[in-house]
Amino acid sequence: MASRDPDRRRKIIEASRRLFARYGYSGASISMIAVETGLTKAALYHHFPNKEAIYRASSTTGMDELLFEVTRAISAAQGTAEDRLRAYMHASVQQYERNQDSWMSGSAIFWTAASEEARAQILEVRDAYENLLKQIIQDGIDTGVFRQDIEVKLSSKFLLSIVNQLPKWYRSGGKYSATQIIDIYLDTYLNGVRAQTPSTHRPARRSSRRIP
Amino acid sequence: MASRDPDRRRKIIEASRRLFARYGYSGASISMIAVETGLTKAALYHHFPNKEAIYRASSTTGMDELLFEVTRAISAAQGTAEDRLRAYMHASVQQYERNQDSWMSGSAIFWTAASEEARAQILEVRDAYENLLKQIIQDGIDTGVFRQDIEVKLSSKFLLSIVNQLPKWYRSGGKYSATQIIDIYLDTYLNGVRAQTPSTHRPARRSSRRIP
DNA sequence: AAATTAACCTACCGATCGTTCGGTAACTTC
DNA sequence: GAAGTTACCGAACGATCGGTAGGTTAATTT
Repeated sequence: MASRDPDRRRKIIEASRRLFARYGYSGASISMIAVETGLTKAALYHHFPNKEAIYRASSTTGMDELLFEVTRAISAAQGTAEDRLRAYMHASVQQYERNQDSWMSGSAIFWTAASEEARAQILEVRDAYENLLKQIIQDGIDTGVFRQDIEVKLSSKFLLSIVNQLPKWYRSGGKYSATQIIDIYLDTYLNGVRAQTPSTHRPARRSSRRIP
Repeated sequence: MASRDPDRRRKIIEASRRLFARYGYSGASISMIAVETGLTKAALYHHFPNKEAIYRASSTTGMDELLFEVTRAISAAQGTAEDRLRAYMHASVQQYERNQDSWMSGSAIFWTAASEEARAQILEVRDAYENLLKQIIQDGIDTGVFRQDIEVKLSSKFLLSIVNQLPKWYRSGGKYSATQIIDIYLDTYLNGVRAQTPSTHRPARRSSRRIP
């Protein structure tokens, strides 16, 4: 077999990832991907069976990289749950910064583009990514680093919301780096913003609500 | 003039809002909107000059309603900045629940769809919506309800991130309503989740970071 | 009653969509 | 060096895209 394939495949994936992120699934056409890669439309169909396969490949590749980097980061950070939580958040946002165009996770593209099986394939990696976070939070509760009454699911959604929205408004060159902002947000999550009063512990201001 | 217009216009806007939210700007075609409204394609062009005008109308209408409802809510809530902050968040999420399909604010659609002037038009309302939140936060700082060292811009982005991401994962019928979840998140923002220790006030765990 | 006009329709336009086909040059294997 | 495979290309496919031309209907205005 005469295979110089892997180069081309990766090139197509990177180009399409940029275009899908920028123009959406329907908005990014095969022709655009062809121009971006310097190939013809027909050549793309030598490497992928159809448009959705290109999307699926580019999408899963991004998620795979994210999962890999985050796993590596929290493994390296031995310490309290808080340390691993910070490592998780840092790795996530840095993976985004490294690959700014391809930040599609949780995006609207996903729901409009993919077939049932494609969605399942992507969601599997996404769930693994989210479960890592849930485990950290659960561990934080068990070890007494976090409050006993927080809910793991809500807390994970809370933190992922912040990470997922960051690329939508953050632009480099400002006062803080993306990592610094994530640090600030993490401290907000951990400490809150209410003005401190002399009393040691404060109840929620309203009737019967719980803290996640 | 024989004008039975307003009904039709609103019907088109509502249908297109649903379709744009679901399939994106390129993914939702004029034909789809025609079928959804029960009209023909040509009839749509009697009410709007082109596709982008339909998008612009449906997009701004949603933002206008949101801005109106939130303004009304925080005006009604006389009290501390915290009370008005809660009113802001409640009104936002309830506006979303009332009109689930059309939650496009901050969505990727926006960046791919609109022309320069359309973007400006939408961003104007969006900025007004965001500025309401910033004013509440600033007021909270000034009145001593919130910490002195938080940053208004980062805090507003923080809270909006949570509101904007909620419709992407929240499904009704679960343990909590959307409003309850927002309450929980707001308490998290205000109080933090770190386990309480005897000491009255705690420094950030790492070197020199600020709390937003 | 005549004139006007909003509110549609059918039919069609050129352009582009995703996809396929037949062919070809280059490289690898035998 | 014949056979096979990989990696492409130019050209075309039917379908659909956003948009338009021109006519019809029904209500309103004069």
